[in-house]
Amino acid sequence: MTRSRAAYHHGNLREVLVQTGLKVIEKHGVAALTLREIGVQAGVSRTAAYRHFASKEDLLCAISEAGFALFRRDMETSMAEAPAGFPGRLRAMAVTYVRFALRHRARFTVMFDAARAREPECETPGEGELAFAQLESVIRGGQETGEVCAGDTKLLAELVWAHIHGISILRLAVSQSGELDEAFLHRMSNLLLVGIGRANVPGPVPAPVQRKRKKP
Amino acid sequence: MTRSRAAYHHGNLREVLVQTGLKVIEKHGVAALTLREIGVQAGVSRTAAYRHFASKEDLLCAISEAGFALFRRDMETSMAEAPAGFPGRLRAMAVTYVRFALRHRARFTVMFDAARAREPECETPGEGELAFAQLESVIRGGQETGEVCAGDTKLLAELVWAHIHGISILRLAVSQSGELDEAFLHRMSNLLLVGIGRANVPGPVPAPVQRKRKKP
DNA sequence: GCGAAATGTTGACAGTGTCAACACAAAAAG
DNA sequence: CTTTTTGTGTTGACACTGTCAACATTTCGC
Repeated sequence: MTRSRAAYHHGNLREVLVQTGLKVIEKHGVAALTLREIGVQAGVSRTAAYRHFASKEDLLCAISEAGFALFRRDMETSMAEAPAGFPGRLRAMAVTYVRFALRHRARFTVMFDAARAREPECETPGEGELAFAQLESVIRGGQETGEVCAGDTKLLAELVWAHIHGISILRLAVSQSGELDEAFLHRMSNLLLVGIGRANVPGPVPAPVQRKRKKP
Repeated sequence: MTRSRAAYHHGNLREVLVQTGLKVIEKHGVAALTLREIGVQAGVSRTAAYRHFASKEDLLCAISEAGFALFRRDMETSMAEAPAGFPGRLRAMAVTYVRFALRHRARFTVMFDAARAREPECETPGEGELAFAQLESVIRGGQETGEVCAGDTKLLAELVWAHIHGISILRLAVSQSGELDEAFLHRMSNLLLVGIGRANVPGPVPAPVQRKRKKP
């Protein structure tokens, strides 16, 4: 059967369900996302989703994936519009990341919550991995021009990702509807740029942090 | 009436419920936390919790708070055992943070999930804020010895916190039961130490990241 | 056209959070 | 010491949820 362009009973319901779910989440939060409500909003009955998804969990994963796709698109346009050099690219990426989190709060949360729950399956790269690859390539670019310290690119990218992600979460928890103030972003970018700069040579691993005093 | 030491009908049930909840979460995950189950585990009936908590949400907040208390204790002992200087203190803090997240996965997750949901009330500092204050004081110490760039201490602490938190989350998502490998921790600490070091002077805020190319 | 598969609907069930009504113990009031 | 009031735990009930089996309808392969 052809899946392309509105056909069959309802049309391509799967996509509609995902989009409807996203809308519900953004409007009333994840807690309000119920299969019944999705059905009503999509003009379809409660259990219709079970012909396209194995469970509610599965639907949430799909919603998460759709979120990541949007996220990656944002990332890509931001990359295209960013100033040429490495610092500009990294900065643009970071800003886009945090801004996305603040603009699409519920969506952002669901994205990572669902991604966390989905370990066993998921052989395909997935939109999330693709976005990460983008960051990795930026870092690699910096390494090639000598603006980033040499070493395991993936590890460095992980660190940078973690930093930006942590910032986003914190920002989400703190500022309610806040736009981003430039001073904050500047500081964040600087920490990154300096932190992974040439100066940060691996060097010998220092003595592991252990208890230096005796237990009483 | 006296609340101290096992008295009354059951003893001090409130504490028991929180601890039971923690156990259930650690054993079977957050999804398995049901008021009924807590009741059974605590030898009490399903709705007993409603004499001590307004709702399940409220109980979760209490569990989160208890988690933060444990977290802060870990932090404090780690501080006490850390080498004296600023780098050693910061490193110890970061390691303790990430290690806590990996050792108490479910607990850690619940801690921050519940903290996020609890905005309106919560006038008291809360264990989480206390832990943050500890980090802040470490940073301030670094600033006083000149090992950390001058500037808004709270902002810097936020950045550092976000970094460590992001790392923890990522580590949680990636490694299943993994212990921490020293190379990774070393890199993480270095990024922090160098990133917030003297070199990172605030300087003039650069032109905000904007679209540099025209739209086609 | 026809059987088979895909897709959507209804009824039902176990499990959940929550509340009102009740039962009892402990403290307070007399 | 008795009575009253408050704190604490239990039971019954309700609306709501995710999920499945059984049924209805549409589309596809032949």
